[in-house]
Amino acid sequence: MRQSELFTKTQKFAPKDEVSKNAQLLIRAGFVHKEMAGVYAFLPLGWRVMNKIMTIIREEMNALGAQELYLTALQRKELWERTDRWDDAKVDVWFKTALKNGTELGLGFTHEEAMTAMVKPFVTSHRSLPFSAYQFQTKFRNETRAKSGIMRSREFIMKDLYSFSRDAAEHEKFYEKAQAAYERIFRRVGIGAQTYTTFASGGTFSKYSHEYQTVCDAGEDIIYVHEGKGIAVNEEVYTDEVLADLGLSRDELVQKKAAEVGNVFSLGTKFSDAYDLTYTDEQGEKRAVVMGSYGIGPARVMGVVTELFADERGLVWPHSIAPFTVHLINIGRDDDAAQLYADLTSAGVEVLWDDRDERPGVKFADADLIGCPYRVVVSDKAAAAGGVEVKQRTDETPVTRAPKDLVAYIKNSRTQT
RNA sequence: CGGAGCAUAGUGUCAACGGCUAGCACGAAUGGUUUGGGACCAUUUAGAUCGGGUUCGAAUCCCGAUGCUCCGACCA
Repeated sequence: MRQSELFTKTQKFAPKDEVSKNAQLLIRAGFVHKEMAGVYAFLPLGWRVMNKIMTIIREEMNALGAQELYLTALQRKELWERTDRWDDAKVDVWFKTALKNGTELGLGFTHEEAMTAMVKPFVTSHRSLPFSAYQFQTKFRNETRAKSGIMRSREFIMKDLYSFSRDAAEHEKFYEKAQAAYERIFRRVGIGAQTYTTFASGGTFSKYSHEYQTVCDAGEDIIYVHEGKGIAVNEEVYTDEVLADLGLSRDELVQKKAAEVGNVFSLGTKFSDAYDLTYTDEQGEKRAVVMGSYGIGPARVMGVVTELFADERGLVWPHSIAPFTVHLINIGRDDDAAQLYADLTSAGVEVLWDDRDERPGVKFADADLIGCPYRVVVSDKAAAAGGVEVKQRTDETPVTRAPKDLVAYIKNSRTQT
């Protein structure tokens, strides 16, 4: 895309009422717009990043055999009364609204109820199972205190996956596959090294749930990390009993601040019981479906990536989720740049071309702020050196390459995540 | 939800004694000169969160509302 056509502009100063690093940089670079506290809109650059993250998640969900669908944000009161989660005293994050005729509705903060109720007519015999379904859906949570920029919002997209199995063993198998998928997702978006599978409190039906916690100062959770095993324990279950159960001892664990980017839960038959979600097994016996739920917040992933990798000059995107792979800058030589832009684009490389009539310093500063993995400079100086300059965002010095070698160079030179 | 702080152009501002035309920078616009790390000159643009009150006079003092931020509580 030509930067002259991008309607957003970068800003030199961050709004003074934003303190969190992710909000400051994302707003300055034009990735997000703050609508109100805890409610952020995603602008073209930010939405591209979100889509990259969601695509990776989608690929891994599909690889699990999960089927994508789209439930509703508006939900009936009765749906929630079945599980006793309508009462504001029980759930304090509700946003509620009403129809013109007075019928109360809730704006979904999660979708276990809706999903369970929806699948009921489709689940009849053991032949209906197992299956899993997921969605990217806007969740509404009336947080008493929004904070940390896009890390804790009141309206946010969540990928939520729900699994339906015949029994505990079958569920366990899927659960483990889902865990592996989660680990792949966090590796692919570039935060694998900082993200730990973390034991957290389970529910009625399982000893533990698992959270995916990314070590990060902007996080809200305290976890105890075992570096060697690559796992962690959430503060909420950091007891001698749990440690003994997991075969860990306090002296090999390090306390860290972390942000929860995902979680996986075994639900047992809690929701199937509430909705009488049953099937007939091979013996003709009615049995309750065993469920699991699995969430990831793409925006929180984006926030964590920002917090983790940004430097004093601006954002730093991993290749896999960068809004564009190449930020092309030309100093003069418009025709050469146009040709290179066309060549790269037709070779399948995503290019943001700064074709504006700006001084070099402005273009460099913007490229650093926006944080695409590669910066390519077309100029007299580079031409005299025999080509164009290429520099990765995290490198200090550029190299010169012939334009025709660029695509291969980009494919083979990834030192960044 | 408890506590604290803040609120001046699109953005920033530890700019402004209760008093003269609300200053400066960035941005934006026009023209010109520029072109390897946020250029320069000229001209221009645009502002007191809202509602009350005190006062001859309020951006400035008081009260209330609203919004935002931070700390805490909360956080399938």
